[in-house]
Amino acid sequence: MEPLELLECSSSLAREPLDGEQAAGVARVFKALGDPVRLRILSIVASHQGGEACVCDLTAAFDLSQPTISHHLKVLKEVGLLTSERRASWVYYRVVPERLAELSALLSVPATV
Amino acid sequence: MEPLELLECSSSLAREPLDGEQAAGVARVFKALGDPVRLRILSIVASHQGGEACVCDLTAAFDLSQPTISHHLKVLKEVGLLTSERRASWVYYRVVPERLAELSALLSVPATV
DNA sequence: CGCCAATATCGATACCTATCGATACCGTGA
DNA sequence: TCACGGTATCGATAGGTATCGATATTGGCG
Repeated sequence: MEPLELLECSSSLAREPLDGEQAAGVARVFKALGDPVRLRILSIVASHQGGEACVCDLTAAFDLSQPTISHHLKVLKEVGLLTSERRASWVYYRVVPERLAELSALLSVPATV
Repeated sequence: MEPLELLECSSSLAREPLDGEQAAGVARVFKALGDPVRLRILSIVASHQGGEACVCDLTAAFDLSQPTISHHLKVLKEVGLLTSERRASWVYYRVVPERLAELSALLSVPATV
């Protein structure tokens, strides 16, 4: 739904000012991270056995309705932080490490210039 | 207003699931980054001559009212991403590199386990 | 073929927030 | 001390979103 590269090639926020379009793309991803439930979902999936978790694992981990968890999974998937795969009746989610790495690089500050 | 350490000592989201309190703290910071204007402010300040920019530099860079820029600066400051210093009539903002580094570390994925 | 369990979508609602104009605050210089 | 320019705060408003219950969808199984 969207190319994986948030910025063409540069890495850091401090390199040069983001233009409006770049900022809008990056902001979408950070906005997805800006919710405690989604952060916990991400960390549960990332640290889960085998690097994946099914929706039932996640609904069990929260005191929230199943539609709410499904909504958060959709948000994380839309910004490229998660992928999903259906196997039998269950849907398994995995993190996209390249996406996290992109964000990590964006925030890594080269020693104060 | 808040200790700088988002997590006690661990580094990565994938290490182990965040608890609710940790997630809430981290989410506040990512939420601040989840707005295109704030991302651009941050990148303008970070890449500005001398590592600092005054409010007048920022209001000039956007087609937004001065109170709106001031609001965004307050949000970034409240989550520890910016500091400010008044000199004469002007207020200068700087990024807090440690804060960016924390987030960067949080998102850095150890090779798929 | 029809039922059941797992997941996704829909519609409604209460809360949050980005934005503005108006105004208050605060150094500086006359 | 007063006026002025730079910045912050306030109050209002329009649009966004997290959450829910109800319902649709999908695949396995008897």
